[in-house]
Amino acid sequence: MFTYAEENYIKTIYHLQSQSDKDVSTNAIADAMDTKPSSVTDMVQKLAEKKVLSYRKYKGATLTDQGKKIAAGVIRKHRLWEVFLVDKLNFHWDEVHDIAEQLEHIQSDELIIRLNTFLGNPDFDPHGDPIPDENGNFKKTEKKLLSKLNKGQRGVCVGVKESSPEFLQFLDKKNISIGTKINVLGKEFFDGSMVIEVGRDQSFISKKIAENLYVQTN
Amino acid sequence: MFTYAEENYIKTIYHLQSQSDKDVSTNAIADAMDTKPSSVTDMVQKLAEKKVLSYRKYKGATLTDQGKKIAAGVIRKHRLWEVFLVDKLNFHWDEVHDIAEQLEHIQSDELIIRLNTFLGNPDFDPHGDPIPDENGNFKKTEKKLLSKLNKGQRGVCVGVKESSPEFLQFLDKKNISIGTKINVLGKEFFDGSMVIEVGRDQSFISKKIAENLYVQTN
DNA sequence: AATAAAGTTTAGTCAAGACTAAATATAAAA
DNA sequence: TTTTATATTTAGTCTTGACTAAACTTTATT
Repeated sequence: MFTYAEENYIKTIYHLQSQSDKDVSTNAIADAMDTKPSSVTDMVQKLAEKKVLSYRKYKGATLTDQGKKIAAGVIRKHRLWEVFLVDKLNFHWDEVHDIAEQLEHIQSDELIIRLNTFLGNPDFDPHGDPIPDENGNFKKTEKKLLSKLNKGQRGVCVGVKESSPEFLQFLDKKNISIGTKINVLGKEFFDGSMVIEVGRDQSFISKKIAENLYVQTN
Repeated sequence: MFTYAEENYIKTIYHLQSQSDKDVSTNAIADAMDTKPSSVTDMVQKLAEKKVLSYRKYKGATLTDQGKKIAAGVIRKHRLWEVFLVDKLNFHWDEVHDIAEQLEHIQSDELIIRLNTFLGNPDFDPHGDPIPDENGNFKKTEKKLLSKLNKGQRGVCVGVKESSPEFLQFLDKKNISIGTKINVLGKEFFDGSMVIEVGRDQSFISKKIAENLYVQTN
């Protein structure tokens, strides 16, 4: 078993490494966890001994397969609890993170099995992030154009088709960037324009915009 | 705020002091928490500084009003989570204690408010123990031990004094659970054993069993 | 290539919460 | 009431996970 602190490190490293693919640096971890680099070094060395990650001095860390599995388990718990909080307790999706951060460390396999069933085997959390399965596998999803989505569908912005400064500046103004979650509130059949939810804001976007934005559903 | 460990001490002391009314001894706490007396002394002194309890060397500890309120809060959380586990996740009443032991430390007032509503404002946990309200007040109930009943008296099972899995499983075997109607068909003066009617069945139960089962008569 | 800057690690501390062993206080027994 | 047993506390140690300050590596700059 792993401690609360260890689980948090593993989870953070997982997220960081899935963002860039390179070895995760000490400073990046320290930043993400709001702690000091020296503390990170200590913990990373300990986790390396436990075979959770591989680590070379000054070079950074990468999770082993075992480490990834542990991370996926914690993320699974986190996201299932978020679904519970939103679907069952009627929390708003921006209120659940801190509570799920605590709940994700509750130790009981049976609890998670039953919670999952109770929630109806959800595939995504309230933010649209995928919930890994019991074996730690994330459902692979391919990106598609935002314009392909219909009313009610959600997606995460994963790229742009056109990358002109004008377009990117437009996206900035709308607070859309890589990783931004988009919820299609409405779609006009006639001209392909959409009303989307980005964070707390709603935006009207034209078909042309929607045809230049890649999103990942599922 | 109080740490996980502090909350556990406070809760344990609360339970011990509600059992005997006298100052709670260091050894009693150590026993109940499966720890060493010296560790208890340390913690009790720390909690005394925090005004959670009053403590005199070699004399024992008693919770202050503030301490009792904290204890009630933890107990409230514990019991609400037990209701959740049994009512919503279909756990059996002898499986929920360890999980609730973890969940009771989750920090979020709003969570508990919503959980309570979600569960329909329950007054009792799956073992029949009362759930204190938001202000830490326990609802008083006139339950008595089954062993106090005499031949011919009837009662409804409302709780258990001991809630070990072994005892709960024994009760299951006898088809006794919260809400079960019990009719005392006979009582042996000599050893306190009883013959009771449960549904259509008759059971013979020893004094020890009868002394760990709460019933409500009326 | 030499030096400065940034990033990382090491060494030494600290607090929480546990422990052991020894000292001390209270309770029970002679 | 003295002695013995039991309960409790103190002193000192350990582990976890954090920290600071100093040393050391790597990367960037001139």
